[in-house]
Amino acid sequence: MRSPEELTQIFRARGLKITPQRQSIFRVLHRSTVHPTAEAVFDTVRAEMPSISLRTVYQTLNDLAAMGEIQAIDLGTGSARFDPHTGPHHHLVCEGCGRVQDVEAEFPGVAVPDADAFGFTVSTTEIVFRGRCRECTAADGGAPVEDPSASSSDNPLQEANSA
Amino acid sequence: MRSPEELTQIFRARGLKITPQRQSIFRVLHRSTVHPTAEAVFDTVRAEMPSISLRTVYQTLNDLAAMGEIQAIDLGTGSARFDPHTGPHHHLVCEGCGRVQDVEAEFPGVAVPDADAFGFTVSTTEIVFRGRCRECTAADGGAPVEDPSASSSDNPLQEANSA
DNA sequence: GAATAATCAACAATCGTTGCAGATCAGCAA
DNA sequence: TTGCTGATCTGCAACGATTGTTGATTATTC
Repeated sequence: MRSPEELTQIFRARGLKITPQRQSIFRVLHRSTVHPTAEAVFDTVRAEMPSISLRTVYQTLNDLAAMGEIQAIDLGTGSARFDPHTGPHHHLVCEGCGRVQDVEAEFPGVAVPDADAFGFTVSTTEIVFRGRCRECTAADGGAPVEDPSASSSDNPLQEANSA
Repeated sequence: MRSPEELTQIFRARGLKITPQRQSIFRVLHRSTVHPTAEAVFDTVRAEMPSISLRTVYQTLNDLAAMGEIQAIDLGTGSARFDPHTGPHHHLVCEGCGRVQDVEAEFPGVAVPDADAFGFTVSTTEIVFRGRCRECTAADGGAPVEDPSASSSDNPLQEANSA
């Protein structure tokens, strides 16, 4: 993830205007250690700019994704998530709380056995590991985690665990 | 995918009634070589039973998914798809037309490097290969494929290619 | 044949996301 | 500094996929 300053330069270079809304979104993304949803970004930005609209957040996130600065990912958790990490990597998804974590490893052996026979041209390979994070596993002992939006953290942009 | 007869037995064993609607859906799923959306199943069933409602199709698909006879998958193509193949396998997704194909291979080397360190318990590993199918690659030469719902086949349950 | 599950129809509602129209503002030139 | 102008922002309406509801009707099963 580039710094807010770098993103500002990139926007400027493209003739896009630098608005406080955009700068705030840049900062929030830069600080984020998870893969926030648009809603999560919205909530955080709103803390310092109550007038911002969800529409603007979507707009800016889509702009950033279009220019390859972030990556929009759909992991079947209901809403799209925006990944500040644009390099090749994979994901770990908690089925309890919906949290998404990057997996940096590369898996060179993974390829479609008969891609040519299918006439299929593979451009990307995504691996999604699903399971339960530490907190949700712990919670399983007591009350099951039912609401995926219910995180033990108040901050939608930080991990619930402080690791 | 079990045969319509087997599914009928299973439903009966659970005390569920065997209706013409359900049987028709069983047959359609059994015949399907792709991963149909609810809408696609609906369209096909409607050909032989014009009075069926989309609601009933969703209901039955969800019932089947709940009892593990089919698998609901979300591959980011806009709507859920229902996979009659419930064993471990992976997917090939065409970014042009949205078609989904099974990949039977197993990849034993694929595991999260530090799952334990994360405190993460991995239950499933899904690999999604994205790219373009033969038809969409061919179409790329001429007019780009813009509408994911526009398949070259009239039958939403069969592959566009006759392989 | 009775009991009751399943279906249908017609909506309304949900959720994430996008389209639109009008108000506002960033950036530039004078 | 001021004024201009198109880019941007906002608020709301609308979308598509899916689910809930309700009441009437149908049909499976015993």
